[in-house]
Amino acid sequence: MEQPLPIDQIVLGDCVESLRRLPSESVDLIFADPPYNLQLEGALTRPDNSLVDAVDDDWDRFASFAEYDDFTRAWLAECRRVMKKTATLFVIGSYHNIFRVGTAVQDLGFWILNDIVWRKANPMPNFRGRRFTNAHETLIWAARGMDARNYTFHYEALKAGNEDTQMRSDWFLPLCTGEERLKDAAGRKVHPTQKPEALIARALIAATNPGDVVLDPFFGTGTTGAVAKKLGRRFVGLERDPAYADAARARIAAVEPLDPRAVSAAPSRRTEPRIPFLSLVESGLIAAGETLVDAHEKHCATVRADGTLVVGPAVGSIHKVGALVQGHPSCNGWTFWHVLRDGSLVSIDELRGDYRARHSMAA
Amino acid sequence: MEQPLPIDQIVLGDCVESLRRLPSESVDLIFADPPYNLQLEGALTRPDNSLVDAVDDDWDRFASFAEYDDFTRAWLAECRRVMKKTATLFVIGSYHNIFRVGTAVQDLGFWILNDIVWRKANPMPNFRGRRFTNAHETLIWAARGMDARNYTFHYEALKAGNEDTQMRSDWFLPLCTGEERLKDAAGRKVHPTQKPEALIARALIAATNPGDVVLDPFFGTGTTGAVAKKLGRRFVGLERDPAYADAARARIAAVEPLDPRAVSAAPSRRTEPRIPFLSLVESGLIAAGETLVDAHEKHCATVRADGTLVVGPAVGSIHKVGALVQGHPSCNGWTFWHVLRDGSLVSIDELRGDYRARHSMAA
DNA sequence: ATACCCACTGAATCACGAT
DNA sequence: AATCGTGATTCAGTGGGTA
Repeated sequence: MEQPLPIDQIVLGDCVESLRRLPSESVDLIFADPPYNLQLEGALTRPDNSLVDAVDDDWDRFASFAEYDDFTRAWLAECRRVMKKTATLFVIGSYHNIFRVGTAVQDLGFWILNDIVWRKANPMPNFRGRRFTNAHETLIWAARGMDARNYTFHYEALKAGNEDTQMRSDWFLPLCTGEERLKDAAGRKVHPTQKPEALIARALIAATNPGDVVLDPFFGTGTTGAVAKKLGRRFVGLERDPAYADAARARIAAVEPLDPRAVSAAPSRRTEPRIPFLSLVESGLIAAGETLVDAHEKHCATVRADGTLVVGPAVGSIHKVGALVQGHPSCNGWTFWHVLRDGSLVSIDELRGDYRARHSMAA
Repeated sequence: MEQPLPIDQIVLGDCVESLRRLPSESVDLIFADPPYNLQLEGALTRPDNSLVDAVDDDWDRFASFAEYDDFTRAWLAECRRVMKKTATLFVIGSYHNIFRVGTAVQDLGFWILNDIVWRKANPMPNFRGRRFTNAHETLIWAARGMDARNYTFHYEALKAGNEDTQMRSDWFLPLCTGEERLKDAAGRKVHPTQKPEALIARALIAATNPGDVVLDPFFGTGTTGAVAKKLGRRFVGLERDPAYADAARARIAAVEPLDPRAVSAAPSRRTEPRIPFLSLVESGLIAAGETLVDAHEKHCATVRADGTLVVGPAVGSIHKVGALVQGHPSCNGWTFWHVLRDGSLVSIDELRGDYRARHSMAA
């Protein structure tokens, strides 16, 4: 029944059935752009203008929503099974369906990390002037469960690309138009809801590493596959419509991957190898017996030969002693403590950098 | 059982019970700010070790999603009964609860007109660097039913106050801080989740006429009442906590109604939008993998897909890497770095100008 | 008066690997 | 599975005090 992952391929057929054939805990990210349920829209716009019994009306509506909810729960449950413990899920939708999707996400045990707003630079105006311009769509970003805490998230890379401030939950991006929009020979758009590559690229950059497998259960014309290939990720696409799948295949074949140096995971403090403070003492970058001070020279401590610090009667790690002298529950000793070098204060974190550079340790 | 509307009064007691005593089809707008069911576990500290003052009030604790859903359906059903046929409903929430609220809104037969995003000018950062900054909340705006087409909406006024362009579904507003935030004698905030008046004002300007009755079933410290009075509308407030109700009463008493001629759409606040370098890469103005150089072509760096630069082993923002290659403590990457265009060097600041011009973004 | 510095704050589902 | 030690992590804004 279960088959190996069809890497960089498009699987034709019903999305839920195809998902059932994928192995458990095998993909690193899911990007899903599910249908808005046209059947539901049909049911709700049924010509019944006379003000009939409201209860009947409600029941009819609820029955239609129930069908959409069943479908949503089916594909989301299979997605969750297929996700690695470190994987996350993106789902995009609008107010027509996103509330039902979000409820299902929570009910199935996913743990929502953020909802993200795609603010459209060039939305379709509201022609009749009866509503606000519908200028955004919503993405839900969720981990597999409440206890799935070590998901991939390139916080530092996103921050560095965003004026050195945290990436927010509202993303301003243009619609998919112009060159990027797939057109058929007659100039008609191939898919009605093609998403911009930039949107999916930001999701992939945030939550995957190069080589990771990205599953898109509603592949359409393959935007997720095209972005994955460009960014050095792999993909698995599920699609029901052979015409969309053909268009996607041709599109992805034409994609040129970026240079690996442009897409590799940037080093972060979290991913760099740990250096024991003792190593700095052993290497002579810091001398046993030397005095450490904080940046304001309010507190000081003495370095012992075993890599611990001493203040009065207290002995402990750079972190423990840093916390102690400040009266805090915790402290990052690397950034708190400094030494005097050439008349000015240098943080021991900088010396740790020197040590790393000197030994150029493989991570 | 049913009583006349308690106009411009605060009704003490359980929200659902109080709603049951209000007459059917009697109010013109409902603004609801229900508990979010945050599900917070441990304490959270900032990087400086200070404690985040979290919402840990009893009123926000629910045993399960099912219990929260029951509560949500109960108050929403009564709200729908109380609404005039021309009335609309605003509900505000975050990703913790808004999907469940939206599902209930749809199941009860409301007709969603828009979801609206309140983009916070000054949100609380993500202190652990494990998620995107949670920088927005969501409002659902709904009519009583799909057939309720003649609801109040001041399209023209909003457009006139918005640089003569349609008001979008994303609203950029600061948090409620400073003078506006209610404090007790000891200087502590009276209510943990007081909303900015500007947010509710925009909703009331959009969807009510002067003299209309605005019902707020979770009145708290009465922001809705204060805004209604200021804008020449009337209010009905339901509140469980007598201390909140007292604060609200005093607050509203101090409000001076605006001159009737001034009760129109408020102009929106505008600021120069900050452009992330990533946006230039995403938009294609600069290509991932492209080389940046300084004006004297002494230094160069490669652009990565995530909007960072790479030089040798170093990866960072345009500013950080610019500083690094020059050996300076800081650098304005926008003016330092250039790209080759048509045989001559163009600063990326110029490209940023092109981007701004192209998108003329609403802040 | 003005400028600068520091402390404080906001609806928050906020670490992770070794043992 | 649970515990423990290391050590990673913040933005826009208000307001008070000091130079």
